Amino acid sequence: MMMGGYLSVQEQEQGPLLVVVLWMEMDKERLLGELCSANSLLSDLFSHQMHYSHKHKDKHKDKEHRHKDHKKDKEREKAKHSNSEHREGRDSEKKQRDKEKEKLKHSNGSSDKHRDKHKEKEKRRDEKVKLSHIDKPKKENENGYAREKSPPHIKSEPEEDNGFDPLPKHKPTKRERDDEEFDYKPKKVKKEDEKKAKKRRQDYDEDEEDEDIKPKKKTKVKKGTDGKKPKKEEEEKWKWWEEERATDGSKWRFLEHMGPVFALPYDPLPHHIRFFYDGKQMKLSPPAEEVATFFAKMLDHEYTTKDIFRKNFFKDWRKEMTPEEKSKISDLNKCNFNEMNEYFKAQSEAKKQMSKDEKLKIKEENERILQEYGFCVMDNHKERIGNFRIEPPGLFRGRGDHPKMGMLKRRIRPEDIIINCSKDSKHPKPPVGTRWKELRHDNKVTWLVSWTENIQGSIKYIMLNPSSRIKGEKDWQKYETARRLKKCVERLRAQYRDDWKSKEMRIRQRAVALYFIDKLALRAGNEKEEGETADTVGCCSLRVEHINLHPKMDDQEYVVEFDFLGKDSIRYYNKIPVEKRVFKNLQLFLENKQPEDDLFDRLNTSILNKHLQELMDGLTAKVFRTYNASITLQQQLKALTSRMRKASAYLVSHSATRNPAVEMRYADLRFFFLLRFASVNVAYTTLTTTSPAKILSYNRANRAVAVLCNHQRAPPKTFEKSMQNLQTKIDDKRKQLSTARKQLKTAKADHKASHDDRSKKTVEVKRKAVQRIEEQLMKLQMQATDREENKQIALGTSKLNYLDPRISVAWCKKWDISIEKIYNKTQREKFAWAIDMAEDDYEF
DNA sequence: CACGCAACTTAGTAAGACCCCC
DNA sequence: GGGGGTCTTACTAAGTTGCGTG
Repeated sequence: MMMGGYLSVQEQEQGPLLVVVLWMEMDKERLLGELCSANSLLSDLFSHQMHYSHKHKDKHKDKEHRHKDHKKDKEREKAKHSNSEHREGRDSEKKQRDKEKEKLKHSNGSSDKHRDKHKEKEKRRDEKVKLSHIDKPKKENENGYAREKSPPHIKSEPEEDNGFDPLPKHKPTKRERDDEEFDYKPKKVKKEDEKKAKKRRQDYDEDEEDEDIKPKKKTKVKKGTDGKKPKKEEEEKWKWWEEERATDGSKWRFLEHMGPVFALPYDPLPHHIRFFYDGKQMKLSPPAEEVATFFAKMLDHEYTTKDIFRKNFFKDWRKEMTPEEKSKISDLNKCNFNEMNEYFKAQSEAKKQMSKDEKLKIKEENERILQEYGFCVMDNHKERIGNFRIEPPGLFRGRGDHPKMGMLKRRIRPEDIIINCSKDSKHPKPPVGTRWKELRHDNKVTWLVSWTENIQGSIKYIMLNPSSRIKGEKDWQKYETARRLKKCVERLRAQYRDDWKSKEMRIRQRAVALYFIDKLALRAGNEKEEGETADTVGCCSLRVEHINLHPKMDDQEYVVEFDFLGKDSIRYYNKIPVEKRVFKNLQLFLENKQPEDDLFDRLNTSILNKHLQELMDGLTAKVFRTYNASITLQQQLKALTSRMRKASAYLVSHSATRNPAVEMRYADLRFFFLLRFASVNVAYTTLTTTSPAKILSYNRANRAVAVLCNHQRAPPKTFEKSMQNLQTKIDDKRKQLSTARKQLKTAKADHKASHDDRSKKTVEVKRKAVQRIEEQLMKLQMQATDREENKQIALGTSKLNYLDPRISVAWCKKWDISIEKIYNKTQREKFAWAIDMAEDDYEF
C-alpha cells in the first residue's frame, strides 16, 4: 500500500541529483557556447540538499553558515533563563492539552525534560574531577560486544510497541545472544565472501601489492602462542577477518604496551622574552608563565577575541598565579603578550628553516618514539596504537559557542593515568618517581590507557588504530547491521507511516522523528546539559524554533524548513517537502509551544532506540545514517557510472546522426551530446572510461552522501587561488587547442591541395594533437568541476565512517580502477578487510 | 525509569609531510 | 631546490549507545 508509494531518500534524490550533478559539469563547459544559466535551475534542484553552496556564494559569507552566528542564538541565550521557569508550567499545561485532544493514555511522565538539574551535576562533576585520583573499584562489565548480530531476524511487531517487552533484556539474554551472534560472520558473511575469497585473493594480492606496502607477504596463519614476538609480524599482513571471533564478550586475551607518552615538561621562556602588564614589564612565575604562553600562542586566533574565551582563560590563569601576581594582574586587557607571541612565531619559523639534517634527526626521533610507544601486542599480533601521546596542557578550544572555551586544560600526570593491560604482560612503567593512578586488567574493554579530563570531567582513552583487528571487526559489524536494516527497512517505513496516525502522541512523535532520521539522516540528538556545552541539537532534541512550516512554498506543498546547529555547531539548513500527514503532525506538535520548547516533548533517544531495538536486533538511530549513506553511494555509483557509459556508447555508435528522442532520454547527459555535436572530437571511450571520469563519478557519489549527512568543511584557505590556477591552466589549454585546430585546418587544406602522402601524414599528426589536447582539457575541466563542487563539502568523514568500503572496492574492481585512486594508504589499511574480501559483484 | 558514567564512534581543524612546478 | 599548494595525519572535541544504579 503506502509502502509502494514511498520513495526513499535516495530514490527521490537520484533524479535531481543526477541532473544537477551533470548540469554543473555542463555549466563549466564554457567551450560550448550554448549553455544556459544553470545556476538557478541548479540551486532549485539541489537546494534541498545542497543548501549552502549557492546561497552562500559570496565569499565573505562563506563562513556565515558555519558555527553559531545564527542570529537567533543570542536571543535564545537571553531568553533562556527567563523562560526556564515558565517551562514547567507550560509543560504541564501542554500535557493536559494533549490529553484532551488526543485522549492520550501516555504511559509515563517522561515528557519533562529536566533542564535544571545541571547545577547538581556540576557539583558532582567538580567533585569527581577533584576526586579523580581516588581509585575506583573496578567494575565487571560483562557483555562486551553487545551490538553484534544474529541473522536478520526481525521481531514480528506492529501493535505491541507499547508495553511490549518480550524478554526483559538483561544480561543473561543478551549474553546468550552475543554468543551465537558471533558466528554470524562465519555463518553468513564469511561463507559468502569466502567462497570467492580464495580465488580472488590471488589476483588481488598481486594487484594490491604496491609500493607502499613493501614487505608484505602472504597471509599469515595464526600463531599458536601468546605473541611476545611481534617482530616478524609487521612483515606480513595479518588477515584477522579470516579468523574466528571471541564469543565471550572479551576483547582480547593478551595485551602488552608501553603506556603513554607524556607531554614535554614546560620549558620556561628565555629571559629576554618579556611580559608586560599595564605597560610595565613583569616576570611571571613559571606556572603562571606557562599558562600565559598558551594564550600568547593563540593571539592570532579568533578565539582570543571572544569574551567567554578571555573570561574563562583569565579566571583559570589567575588560579595559577602567585598571590602577588594575582593581586597585580586584574585585567586581561592590560596584559601584553606580544613578545611571547613573536617569540613563538620565530620559533616555528626557525623550525621551518632548519637544515635537512636537523629535520631528519627530529624525524628519526619521532620514528623511534613511534616504534617504542606506538605499538602494542594484542593477542598474537603487534598492532598500531591510535593516539599514544597524552594530550598536552593548553586552553580548551570548544567548537561553536562553547561556554567553557578558554579554560585551562590541565597537564596530565602519571598519577592521573589508568593503565589497562593483561596481567601476564610486562606492565608499562611510570616515569621514575611517579606512579600510575591505577593498573587494571580489564579485557572487556579495548582501551590501553585512560584519564579523566578536567574540562568536562569526561574520560579520555588511548585506543588502537583503525587498522587494528579490534576496530576493524567492529567496523565490519557496523556495516553488517546496516545491511540487515536494508532487508527490513521497507517494513519499518510502513510501520512508522502507520504510526503517524496513532492516537498516542508519543508514538506519533516517535514516528515523525524516525521519519526524519531515515529521510534526512539526522543524528539521534541526545539531550545535553545546558551551560556545559554549546547549544546544538539532533533529531530528538529539536526545538520549535528549529523548524518552520510552509504549507505552500514556491510550487511545493508541505515544506518543512530546518535550521539548527548540529554536531560541532555545524549548521543544518534544509527545506524539504514532506507528506501531508507528517506536516499535520508537526503542526500538532507545535501547538501552544514556545520557540524554545522541545518539538518532540514525548521523545528522547533512549525511548527511540528502545523502540528500534524491538524492530530489529541491533538497530539504533545511527544505523540509519550508515544505511542511508551506504545505499546512496551504491545507487549513485550505479546510476552515474552506467548512465555515462550508456550515453557514450550511444554516441559512439550513432555519431553521425542526431536523434532527438534519444537525446531527450539522456537529457541529463546533454553535455555529451553537446560535445559531440559541437564537434569536439573527444574520444568518448576516454571520456567515460578513463579514470578521471570515473573518479569524478565516484567523487560525486561520495559527495551526494556527504551532502546527505551534512558533512561540511571550511573552504580551504587556498581555495580561491587554487581554483584560479586551475582556471589559468584551462584557459591556456584552450588557447593551445584553438591553435592546434587552426593548424589542423591548415594541414587539411594543404592536403586537399596537394594530395600527397606527406601532407596526409601531417593531417594525421595534427589530428592526433588536437585530440590529445582535447582530452587534457577535459581532464582539467573535470578536475575543476570536482574541486568546485567540493568547496565546502568534506568527503572524508563519510568515506571513513559511513560508506561500506566493500561498495567502493567492488566498484573499483568492476570498473577497473586501482584502489589507490579511491583510498590512500591509511584508508587502505583501515579497510584492508574489505579490500581483501569484496568481489566486484558485492552488493551492500 | 531517570541518571550518570563509561566506552566507543564520528567530526572538523590545523600541523606537518609531500609533491610539483618554476 | 625552494616556495606554494595539496594531501595526509594528528589531534581532540563532540557525538551515540549501553549499562548499572539508586
